[in-house]
Amino acid sequence: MALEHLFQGSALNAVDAKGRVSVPAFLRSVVERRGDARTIVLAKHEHFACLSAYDPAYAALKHAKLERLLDKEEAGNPDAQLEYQQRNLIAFAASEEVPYDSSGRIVLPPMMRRKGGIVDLALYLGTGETFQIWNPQTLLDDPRIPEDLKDIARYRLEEKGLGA
Amino acid sequence: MALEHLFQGSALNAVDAKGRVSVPAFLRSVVERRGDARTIVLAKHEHFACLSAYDPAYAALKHAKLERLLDKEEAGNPDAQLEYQQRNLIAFAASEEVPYDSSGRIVLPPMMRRKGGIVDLALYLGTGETFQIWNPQTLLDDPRIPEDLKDIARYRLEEKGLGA
DNA sequence: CATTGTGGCATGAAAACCCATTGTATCCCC
DNA sequence: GGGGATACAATGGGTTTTCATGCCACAATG
Repeated sequence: MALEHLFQGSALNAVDAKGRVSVPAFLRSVVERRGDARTIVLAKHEHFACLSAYDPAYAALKHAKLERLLDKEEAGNPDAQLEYQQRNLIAFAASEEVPYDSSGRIVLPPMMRRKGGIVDLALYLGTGETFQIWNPQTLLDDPRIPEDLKDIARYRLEEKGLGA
Repeated sequence: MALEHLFQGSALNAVDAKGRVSVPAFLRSVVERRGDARTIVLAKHEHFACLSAYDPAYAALKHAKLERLLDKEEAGNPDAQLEYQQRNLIAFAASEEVPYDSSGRIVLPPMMRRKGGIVDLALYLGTGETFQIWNPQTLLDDPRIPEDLKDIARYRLEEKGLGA
């Protein structure tokens, strides 16, 4: 695995009336260093009520990873094949690749916008190999999220004069 | 693990009105020998009221470590996946990568400045794989800090004519 | 012809960059 | 060993560039 460039840091950006958002420059730079695409892949996060995002190069890696998992489990588990198909469907059918324009903006596809519960604010969180996009309020309401992280969300809101 | 070059030593530098601080040259040289980046990663320290800092290469190591932990625990523990997500968020979302300029200065991101309680003085302490950045007064006030270490802080303060 | 989605431009704020100055430690030569 | 010169480190200020975002114009669609 071992990707050289990792996504890290956080930012809060506005979603405009048309559903457009700027992807923070420090995340874009990682995307572009990992491959030469100016595109990101969006998917519903497996565990959280947010979106998972990454670059096309990582999508390929993820596919390889799933295949390896299949090989490993196939022997012992008769349902392995089915599980693999399901995971693969989730990973690829339920994801969308969106380009960002010259000023770094993407259009959030309506389906993704709904799946991620994203309304007018997009909280970006780097997680190493990928990054996440949250409705900040959803993050604050999730009991599984560590308090330290919620502090970051609160700080980013304050910073924009949206202290609640 | 075993990084060849270790962070060691201490220094006290001033934070200017723009929030800029020089990273001591002896720490920068370790960063540059570990990788070819001229950036450091800042995060709130897990246990102390200070900042933890390291180079991007160390961040990558940290990530690999978390992944291996996941692979090992995945079988037995159903919460392993969630814990992995949480740790990853803390490790990457709650950190910021900042470049230093040709004269070796970084700008402390406002959020980090607040989390580390850093006002106008930054006390650097090498701790081997990483180093720490303290508000010197905060260190002197922390009862968990050994007296020998506080002596170093006091010495650095005196040195700058800030004996208190 | 109205409406909706896209792409390009303009603006204000913030961050990165460059240059200059000071202080301090080091080296060399006398 | 002393004194001066030199190199490097730390800091201060000013200027340019980049970023996020609002706005408008055009194209595609129904």
